[in-house]
Amino acid sequence: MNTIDNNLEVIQSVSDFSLSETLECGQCFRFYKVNPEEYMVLSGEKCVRILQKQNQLFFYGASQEEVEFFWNDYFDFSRNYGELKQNLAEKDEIMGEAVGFAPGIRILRQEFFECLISFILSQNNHIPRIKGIIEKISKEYGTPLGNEVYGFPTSKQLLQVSEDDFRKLGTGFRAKYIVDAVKKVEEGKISQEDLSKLSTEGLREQLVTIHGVGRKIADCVLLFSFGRYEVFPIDVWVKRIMSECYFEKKDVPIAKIFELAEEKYGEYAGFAQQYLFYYARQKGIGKKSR
DNA sequence: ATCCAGGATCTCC
DNA sequence: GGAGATCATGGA
Repeated sequence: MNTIDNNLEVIQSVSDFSLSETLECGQCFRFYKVNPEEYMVLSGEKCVRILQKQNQLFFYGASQEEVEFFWNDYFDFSRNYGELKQNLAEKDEIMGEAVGFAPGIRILRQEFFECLISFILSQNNHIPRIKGIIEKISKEYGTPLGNEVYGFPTSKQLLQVSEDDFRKLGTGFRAKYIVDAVKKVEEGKISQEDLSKLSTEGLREQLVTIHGVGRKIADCVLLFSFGRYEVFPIDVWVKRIMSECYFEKKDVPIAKIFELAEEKYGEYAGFAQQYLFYYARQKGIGKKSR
């Protein structure tokens, strides 16, 4: 139940949630840390400041309606993560450790176009750099939201932006990929509404028609934007931890890992992936020491 | 300074 | 069809 005061503060109680873990676990890129328990969060052209005190969330700068109908959905608050995590943790020891390591992670429901472009930028790139490039693109082409904060540009706002313009913002070789993605979205070849009616396989098939979008990026969009929670994106970190912990060696064929993930985690594979990814990355599992 | 990054594509066989 | 090189950039 929500309450609202004169300062447009919406208060809400939550469980199985950590604002910092959910934001910092690598699934999204548009947030600013005010302090360890307070963040400015952006999604598309929406922005809100959130303070977490234990199981209490304080939203600032968003109406009660926006919190109820947008941010609740964004943070996936209606799902019972207690049950989900217990189910996963019982599968095996590694999964139990990964869930226990960051039990406050929830899978965000991200805005489609922003998610697509963000993960195109993510290829062969570092997370801090990805964030920086996205911020530059937003400042340059996005809608001002006040307080020096900018919305992520719509496909329309990026339609006239050239490959060279994107390169100037540090996108490197990914510039042409973004141009193609923008073009396909604006032409209606890639439409969120049409795609959402497709099966996961059919949807993936459409996403990879974008130049520069392969299986991994498509899977991230499927999981983080379309809510296809059975999808298991495999990046270098997930490959490392799966190879090391489940196969006890380095170079396991990706197909084998997909097979195991589906068999073991099934409809929860996407959640499993995020706990594993964050755990592996923070612990440096599989990374060769220097 | 050198390495590497939430990969995908191109090129060769 | 599978392995290997290549791609831009800058944070670590």
